[in-house]
Amino acid sequence: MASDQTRSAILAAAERLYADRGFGDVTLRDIVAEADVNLAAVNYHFGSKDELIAELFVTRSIATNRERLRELKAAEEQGGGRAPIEVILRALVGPTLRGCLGPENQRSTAARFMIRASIESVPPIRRIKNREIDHLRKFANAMRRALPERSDEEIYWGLHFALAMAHHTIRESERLTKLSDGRCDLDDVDAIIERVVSVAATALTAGKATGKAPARVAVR
Amino acid sequence: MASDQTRSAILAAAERLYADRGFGDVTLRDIVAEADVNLAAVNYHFGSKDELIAELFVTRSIATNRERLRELKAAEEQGGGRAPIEVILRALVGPTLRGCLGPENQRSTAARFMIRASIESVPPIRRIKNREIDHLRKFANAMRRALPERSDEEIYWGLHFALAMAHHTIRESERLTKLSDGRCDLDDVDAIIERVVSVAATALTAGKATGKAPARVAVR
DNA sequence: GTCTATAGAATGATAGAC
DNA sequence: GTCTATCATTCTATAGAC
Repeated sequence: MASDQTRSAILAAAERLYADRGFGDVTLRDIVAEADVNLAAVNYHFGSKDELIAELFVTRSIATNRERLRELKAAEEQGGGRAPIEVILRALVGPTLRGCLGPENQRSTAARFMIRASIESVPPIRRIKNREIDHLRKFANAMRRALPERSDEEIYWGLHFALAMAHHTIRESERLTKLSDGRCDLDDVDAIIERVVSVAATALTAGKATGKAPARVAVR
Repeated sequence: MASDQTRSAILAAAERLYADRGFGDVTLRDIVAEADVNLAAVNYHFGSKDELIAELFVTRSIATNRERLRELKAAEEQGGGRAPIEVILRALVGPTLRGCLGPENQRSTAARFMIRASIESVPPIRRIKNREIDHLRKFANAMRRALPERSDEEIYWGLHFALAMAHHTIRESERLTKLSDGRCDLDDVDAIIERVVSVAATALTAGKATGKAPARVAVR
């Protein structure tokens, strides 16, 4: 059907333009010109500009989340229902970081689109991210099984900080390169993943397992 | 002068509306209606919608950065040109977190505006953040003085991760509250600051001071 | 210098013909 | 399923009043 062709052409053109120029600077007219379809076709196939953006984002998100859960499940099965905390954290941040950073990926349209989505965070994308909580809860549960002596509060802060480092590295990779004058290698994705995993794991396991916040430093 | 009155009314109305409803949903017409001024007054005083947003953001940013530097300078003077790493990190993330989180601050217009700016990151705000590098470099230098045995690469990653945890906590405070079912207390700002400082300091000081990345965990 | 009234260009959305 | 024509709304720009 010509329908599918038009639909796909719109999706491909939109992803490319959004990746290159961001959501704010790309109009529906830019997209239909790039895809060589009629203006009204966008609203016919997607309903609105926001729903087009949402469709692009969910497609990529689902792929990442599927890979995350695949790695988590494999690790827990191998460990008889309990995986080391580092492996769980690696399953959490690895797929996201591999999907956005790296010398080849950086140039792929999909990767640049996801970086853009991470930076600009327009309403349709925020709405989808807000539905991610159930997905994250599975990782919190796995982390609880890995560190049964840790309080829930500590588990959630560890999960939160792991995501913080991963997403902020994606969002601010350019700034970090500039700030460090190239000393921080943003192309070595595996090293970045291990760095994030290592810091998050240390935060979760260091100190006494009292379930309380880390002791405050006396200096002031 | 009536000038200042109009200008101030626009700024106040804009900050309030942006804080409440975000940048995407508030039009210049909404702002001038709220401020009870003419539409063209916005362009007269600020040039464009983007410059109005930029002015609101720089005002708040300058205040935060000034406080950051004040704390950093005080700490280094007290330590004879060298401050403990925890105090430097506290000067880096403390003012930002105190300005956005906390039970009273959360309801202040300025705080809600800065949270909004952190979440939505529209072009005029991104442009200003990109000029922050020189400011951050001062903290990198102080960190180098505190940890002379650490490589530059480690210093920059530590700085980067500290900012990651602080900003992500501001951006995703609502999600963390939901995810943790209220177990993570987002109102206790001091505890959050110490938590971020503690994790970042541990990441910077743990392990051998070889200047290399932390050893990779063997499990896979 | 400060502000008002108004026009212009561009955008997302839609109704209705084919 | 596709397209033309058109709508309402948006930001921006300017001419001229005070």
